[in-house]
Amino acid sequence: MTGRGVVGANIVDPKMGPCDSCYDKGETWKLSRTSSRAGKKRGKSKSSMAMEKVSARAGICDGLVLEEACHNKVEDGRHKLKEIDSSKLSSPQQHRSSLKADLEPTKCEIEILPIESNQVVSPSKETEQVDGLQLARAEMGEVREENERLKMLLERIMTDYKTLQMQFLHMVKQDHQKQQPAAAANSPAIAATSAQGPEESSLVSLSLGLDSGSSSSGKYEKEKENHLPAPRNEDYPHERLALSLDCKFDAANMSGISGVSNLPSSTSPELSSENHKGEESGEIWPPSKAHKTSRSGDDQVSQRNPPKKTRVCVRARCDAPTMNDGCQWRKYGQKTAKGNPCPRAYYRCTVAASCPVRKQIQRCADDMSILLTTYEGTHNHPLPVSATAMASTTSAAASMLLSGSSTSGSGHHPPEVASTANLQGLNFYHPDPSRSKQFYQLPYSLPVMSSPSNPTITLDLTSGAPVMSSTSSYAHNQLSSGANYYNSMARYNNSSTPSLNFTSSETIASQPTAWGNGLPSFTAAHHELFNKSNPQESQLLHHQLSHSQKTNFSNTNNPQESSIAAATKAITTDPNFQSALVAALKSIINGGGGGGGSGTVLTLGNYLVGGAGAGGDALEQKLRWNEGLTTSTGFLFGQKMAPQVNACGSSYLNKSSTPNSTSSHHQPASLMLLQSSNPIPLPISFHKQNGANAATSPVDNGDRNS
DNA sequence: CGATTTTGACCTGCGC
DNA sequence: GCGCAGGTCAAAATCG
Repeated sequence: MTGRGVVGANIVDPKMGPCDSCYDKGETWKLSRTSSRAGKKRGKSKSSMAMEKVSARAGICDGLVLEEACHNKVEDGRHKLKEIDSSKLSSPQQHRSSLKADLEPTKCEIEILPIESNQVVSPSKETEQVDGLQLARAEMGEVREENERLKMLLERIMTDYKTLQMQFLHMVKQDHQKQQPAAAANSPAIAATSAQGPEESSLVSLSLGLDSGSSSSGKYEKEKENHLPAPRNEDYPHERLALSLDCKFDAANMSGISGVSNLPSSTSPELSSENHKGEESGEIWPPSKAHKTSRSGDDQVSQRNPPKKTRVCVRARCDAPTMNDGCQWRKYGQKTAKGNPCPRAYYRCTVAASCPVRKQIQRCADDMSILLTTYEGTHNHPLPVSATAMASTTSAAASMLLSGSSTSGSGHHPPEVASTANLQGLNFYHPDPSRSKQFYQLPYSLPVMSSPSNPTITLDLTSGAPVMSSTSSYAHNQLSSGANYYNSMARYNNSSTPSLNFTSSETIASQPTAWGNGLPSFTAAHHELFNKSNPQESQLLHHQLSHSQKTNFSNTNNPQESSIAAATKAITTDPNFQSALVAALKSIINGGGGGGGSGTVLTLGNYLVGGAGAGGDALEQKLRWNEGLTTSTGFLFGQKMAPQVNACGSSYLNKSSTPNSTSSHHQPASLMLLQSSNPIPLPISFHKQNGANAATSPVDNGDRNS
C-alpha cells in the first residue's frame, strides 16, 4: 500500500527501459564481432540477461501484459538448463553450441556460427572455454534468479490486480443491488445469504457505511501475503475495520462513486483528495493557483494533475533548516504565519518542471528543534532513490488519511478517536489541537463529509518521542498544551496504543475500531522495509516474523508482549533473520542513502553500531542486537541532521544567514528505520556521520534546495 | 549569466 | 462588506 508511487517510479521509469535496452543491444552486437570467444559469450550472456531483465521489466511496466511472456522465458530457461545438464556436454563444441543456443539471441547466433565452425580448439582454449562455460552458467543462474524475482513480483502484481478486479465487480454488484431498493432494503437475510458468500455478506452487514468489498479483498490479500490462515468470521469486524489501510481501494471506490474518473486506484493524495472533494475535482491547488491554472486549461490540468488537498505533515527533530527528503525543491515564498514566530517557507519540487508537489517548512512554535514539513501532492516523475523513502511514507500517510475517512463511513466515533493512528510505525496525530481545523479530521460519511480545505495527517518522526497514537493520548493532549505535549504523550502512552505497529495487539481490546490484530499491521509496516531489499530476503524476513508471531501469539495472554517477544526472538536468535535484516539495511543504506562518502551508524535503541566510514560490510560486522530491542518495523525516511544546535539558524528563519552558512553544517542524511515499542520506543536509526566529505556529498549539494 | 532566494504585493477564502 | 490569514507571484537581489 505504501509507496505505490515510489515503486512505480522505480519500475516505470520511462528513461530506464529504453536506455538500458539500447545499451544492451549495442553491447550485444559489438561483442558478437569480437574474437575472444569466452568474452564474447560472457558479453552475450550478459547482454541477453540484461535484455531479459529489460523485457521482464517492460512486462511489469505494461501492466502485466507480458506476464505470460516472462513466464515463458523463465520456463524456457529452465528447460534449457535441464537440457544442458542432461546432455553432459561431451565436447567443448557441444558446450559452446548448447550455451549459444541458450544464451544468445537468434540475431547474434547467425553471426557467430561461421566463426565457430572454422575454429580449431586447442587444449588451452578448451580450458578457457570451460571457464567461460562456468561463467556462463553462473550468469544463467543469475538470470534465472532474476527471473524468479521478477516472476514473484509479477505474481504479486497479479494478486493486486485480481483483488482490484474483485472489488470492482463487487462495486458493480452493489450498484445493481442499490438499483433494486425493495429487495435489498427489505430483505437483509437475502443479502446475508447472497452469492457473495458468508464472509462477504458478513462484511456487508458489518460495514460502517462503506463498500465492504474493497476492504475484504484487501484483507485477504494481506492474509495471503502473510501466509496466515483465513480468519474466522467473528474476527471480521476487527479486520474489516483494520482494512482502513487499504485506502487505495476505498479511494478508488470513492472515485467511482463520485464519478470523478476511472483512474486506477492510487494512494496518491491528490487522487484521494479528489475523491473527497467530489465535484471539486477540477481544482488542483489552493484557490489562487487553481484559478490561474484554470485559465490555461482546466481539462489539461485536471487530467494531468489531480487535485491536491490532502497533506502529510512530517514532524521531525531537525536542527538543519530543512529536512533532506531526497528531492530538489525551490523556494517560492515565505510567510509568517499567525501564532508562530518562525516564518513558513514554501517550496515546490523542481525535479520535474510540471511536478505539482509542494511543501511547507516551518519550525514548531513550541519546540524550535522540531521541523514541520508539510507535503502536498504526489510527484509525477521518477524519484531519486534517496527520495523514495519519504515519498512512500507520505504517500502511505495520505493513504491512511483517506482510508480512515473511507472506513469511518457512518461512524459515530468522536474525532479524536479517528484522528490518531499509527501507520508503519509512525505516529499520526493532530499536532496542535488549537489548529485542528487544518489538520486531519476524519469525515464520518462520504456523502456528507465535512472535509476541511486541507485535511492533513501528521507523521511524528521526532526521534525519542514516545509513540502516541492512542485515543486517550490525544484526548489528553487536547487538554495539554505547549511544551508539555510530548510529555503527556509519554505518560499516556501506556494506557492504550491502537497503533499500527505490530507491537500493538492491544489495539483489539482497547480500540477495536482501529487496526485489528496487529499482525497485518505489522506486515504493512515491515513491508516498507522489505520492499527495499532483496525480495528473497524480504520473504525470509516476512516468514520469520510471521511465523514467530503466529507461534507466540497464541501462547501468551498478552498479545502485545507476545508480539514483542516474537520479534525479539526472531531478531536475536535467528541468524537468518539477522542476516536478512542486515542485507535489507545494507540495501537501504546503499540504495537509499543518497549521500555518498560518510559513515553510517546503525542505532538499535540507544545502541550504536557501525561508525564513520562504515559501509554495508562494516555495518554487518558491527551489527549487534540490543537486548532492549523489542520491535523492528520498517519505516524509512530521510532526515537531515545538523551537529550545530541552532534551531532557528536557517536561512529562511534568519535573513542574515546564508545558504552557505547553513548547508555547511548539514550532515548528509539520517535514515530512520524505526519503530518503537511500548512503552518506550526504540527507534532504529541510521545516522550519516559527519564525514570529511559530508559537505560535498550529493545530498549536501542538494540541501540547499531542500 | 543562469539558477535560486528574497520579499513585497496580490489574490482568494473565510469568519465576523 | 471588511479584515485577516494563507498562499502565490514576480521582480529584485544574491549566489556560484
